[in-house]
Amino acid sequence: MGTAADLLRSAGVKVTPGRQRVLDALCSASQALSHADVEALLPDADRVTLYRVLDSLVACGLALKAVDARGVFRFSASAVQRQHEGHVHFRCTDCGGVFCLEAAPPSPPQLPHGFRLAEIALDVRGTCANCSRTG
Amino acid sequence: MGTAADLLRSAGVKVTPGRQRVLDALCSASQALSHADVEALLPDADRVTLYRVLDSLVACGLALKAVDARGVFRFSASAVQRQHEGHVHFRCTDCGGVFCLEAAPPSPPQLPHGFRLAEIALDVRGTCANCSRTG
DNA sequence: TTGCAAATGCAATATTGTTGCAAATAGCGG
DNA sequence: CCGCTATTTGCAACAATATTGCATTTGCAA
Repeated sequence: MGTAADLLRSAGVKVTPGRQRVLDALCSASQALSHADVEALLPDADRVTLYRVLDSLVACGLALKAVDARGVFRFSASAVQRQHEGHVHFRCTDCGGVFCLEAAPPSPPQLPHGFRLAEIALDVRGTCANCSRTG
Repeated sequence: MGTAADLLRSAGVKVTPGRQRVLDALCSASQALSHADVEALLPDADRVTLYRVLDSLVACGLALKAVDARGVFRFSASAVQRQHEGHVHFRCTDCGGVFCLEAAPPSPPQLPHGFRLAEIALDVRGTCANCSRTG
């Protein structure tokens, strides 16, 4: 099943309480979390340990690391992020959240000779409803 | 004409030596410059003044502020940036090169209520002609 | 030329992220 | 179950990037 411990085991890293709690937080979050967000959710954890736990989750492929509009790193669970693969999505430049849009996937454009297409993504950026209101 | 002083005047801000030099640097740069980059180009300028000059150029619309992958702010002259506006880009996953495609820019999809659109980009990934041959 | 709002320079401070090192611990072999 | 070892954790110090406060200077318009 998909408990945090199982995910960690199958990713080949040691199962520690810190990693389980952080991964749980990322998985149940509705948007990418900054280090400060995680720290607020897990007040007992050490600052530096959190940075290292987050980086270790990225290193083993369980989390993704991105940068938000303020230049702050944000982390999201890869499993959650993968739900949006192939969708047309809206990326909030403020909070880093990703939202699926009800839109037809883009059709591949004409490529110059010799170019090989691997992936095509329509990337729509802006501020989501929540950030527009509070920003 | 398009001197830095003229651009500043028509943007409605005071023409100061610092702003002229920074705007010149941004206009002649081939990529977006970080604060540290600008500081290296203008070693006599005060660190804090540079931050404020850069922000003032953004505020009056002459420069754009973005964040790079390391979470560092980068600034570019708006005029330069506009050259690539609306292009469709092909990103080679092998060599990292970016190529402009001759394709119609995508049309914006319907957004949920409250969402604000800032930018829309069709991101096409694959291998370029050169890397396809040698790969 | 003069006055004033805006810009500058400097010092201090905030925020975010990293490094070094000793103590604790997960996972493994016995 | 027991101990060994590499990994992880906690703490302190540090580093990089960005912001704030305030006194002084300067652009520019009347």
